[in-house]
Amino acid sequence: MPSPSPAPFAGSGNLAEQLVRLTRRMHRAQKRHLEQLDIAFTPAQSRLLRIVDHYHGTPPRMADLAERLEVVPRAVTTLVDALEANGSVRRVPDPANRRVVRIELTDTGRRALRALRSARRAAAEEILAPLTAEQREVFGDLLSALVDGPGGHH
Amino acid sequence: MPSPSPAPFAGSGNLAEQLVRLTRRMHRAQKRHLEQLDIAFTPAQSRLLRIVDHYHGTPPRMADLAERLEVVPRAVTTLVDALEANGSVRRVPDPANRRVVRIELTDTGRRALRALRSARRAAAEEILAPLTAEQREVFGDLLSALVDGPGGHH
DNA sequence: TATTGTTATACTCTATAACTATA
DNA sequence: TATAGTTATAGAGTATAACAATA
Repeated sequence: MPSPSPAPFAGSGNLAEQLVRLTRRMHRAQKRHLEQLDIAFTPAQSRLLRIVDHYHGTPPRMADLAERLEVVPRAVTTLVDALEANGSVRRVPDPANRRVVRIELTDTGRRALRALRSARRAAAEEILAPLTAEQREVFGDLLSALVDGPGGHH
Repeated sequence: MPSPSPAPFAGSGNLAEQLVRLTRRMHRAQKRHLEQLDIAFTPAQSRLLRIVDHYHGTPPRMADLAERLEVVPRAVTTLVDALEANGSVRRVPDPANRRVVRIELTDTGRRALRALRSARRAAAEEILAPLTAEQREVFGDLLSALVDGPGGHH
């Protein structure tokens, strides 16, 4: 057993705490930058919009979005309602299966995505400020390994 | 410029997304482990309890807890209400300044903390499973640098 | 009968604003 | 007047359960 384990607060005892704090700061920073651009999307709406944008092939179904967001289908309805109300996306019935609804980006949505991206980048820059370029790269790689790792695909 | 930067999704464009997903997974894992121990604390209640436990000197005031949690004072009232209702914590008026309320841990609260710690550790173990021991250490160090860095003390 | 998305409902977390009781 | 905590209210995010339409 080589583990010295010195600090009482060290190790993973903190993981949840640190993740919560970082996530909240990131959201606050994004909100601040979005306000400067005079647009208002909530973090969950931003995530959904981005997923729609990066989706390959035919536009995603509600169920696809639920899976990508890692939320229950009901949660997607609320988000799409709001995004459809402000004109960022469009619900398109699938002729091949009349139960499914596909979510398409509108031109308005595409414009919003550009603003969202710039706010996201500015916020990330703030959050990552304490790290050097090499540290950021390492951090990003580890984060990706965690997110895409076991448990990442349900 | 040696950076190949191949993937369109690489870099920090993802930071918020990854943090949100990791945080949610961590919370779900903690909830699962807590249920096995037949106790139910919400993530925010757990955080508060832990802060009270690790507080140095006299027990923290509500305002101290708000600062540590990085939330507005109003949010602390709700959390302390719930923790006081289940007997984990006690509101103690400060005789030196009758406006301030200090929050003390009860024996029940100390028992709960032990269960919370074990659930937290088990959850962290799950989340960090994709990483080697060395990677976990690096990740923890970078996370700490970010959380304790600029902006970390308001 | 199984699947897709919805309506109805509820809970957690947190914010802003106004108020109370101190100091 | 300034400070500490509260009551009142609201909105974001998400869950469970029951249901309608369709397959």
